Amino acid sequence: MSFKKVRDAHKTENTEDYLEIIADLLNTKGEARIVDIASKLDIAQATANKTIQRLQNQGFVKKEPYRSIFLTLKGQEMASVSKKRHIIVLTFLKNLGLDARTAEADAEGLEHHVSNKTLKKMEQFNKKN
Amino acid sequence: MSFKKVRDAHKTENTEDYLEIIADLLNTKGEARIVDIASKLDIAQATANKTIQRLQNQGFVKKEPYRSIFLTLKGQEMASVSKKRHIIVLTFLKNLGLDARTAEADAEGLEHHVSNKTLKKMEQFNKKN
DNA sequence: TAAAAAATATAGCTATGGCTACATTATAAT
DNA sequence: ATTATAATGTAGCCATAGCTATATTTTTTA
Repeated sequence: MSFKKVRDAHKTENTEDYLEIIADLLNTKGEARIVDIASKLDIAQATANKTIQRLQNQGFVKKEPYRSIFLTLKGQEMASVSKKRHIIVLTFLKNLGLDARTAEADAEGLEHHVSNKTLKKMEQFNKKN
Repeated sequence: MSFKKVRDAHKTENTEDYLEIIADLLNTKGEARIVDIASKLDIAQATANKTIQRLQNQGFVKKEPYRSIFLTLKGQEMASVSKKRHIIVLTFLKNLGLDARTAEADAEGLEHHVSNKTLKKMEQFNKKN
């Protein structure tokens, strides 16, 4: 059975969401702050803060106290992979016939659980449509 | 954003896995025991035991100490919905062109994050293929 | 039927990710 | 420049899901 893989995916899932959001904020706003992350994830700032500390300990992110957040190389790589996956899944769902809202919402949950093989099939499907 | 929905899905995800497995064991073996659940999920028996206690407190399951596990009505309903979803997603992945192993593995992770709208699109796709 | 093995239960530990309440620092406004 | 506000940080709580080690009960086997 493959439950173990699903559990492993869960461990990185939250990390991936944070890194994607941070990369996004850096691109659009020029800086990534705890407030914005908390707001995007719809969680308390204290929770975001705690997780950012974990991400820093794990080497995905760096920051000075009371300052904004940056991605390390490791963090950038993970964010980039996540983003690519996200776009493929999102496009796939739209091509399946789903409205943009639903496609976005479902992509958020699905992207962390799609194997590379399935991702390739989705890409093929996207090209045909 | 829809991260909140994804988090909600996570809360029920483990429950759904347990209920599906228990329903399966009841169908095939006639009874569901901690050992078998732990083995299917590839976790320690103590962990399975603890979760079964939670499921009992939440009214999904009932059991006597040192005896096997049964589903309550509530548990049966949830298991049945989960199973249907699982089959739709699994069939969909196979129809997408994936081998049985990958389809099974990915279905395990994806099934908990597919909205009803997406599920319907998958069903439509399945009918056409 | 008594002893060995298997299954279940409990205790106590870890990490994660939520929360609120409160403290501290930075920034904005008067 | 002081004060008010906003952002960040810390403390301490809860629930979940893992684990190992150990106890207890049931089942099997000799």
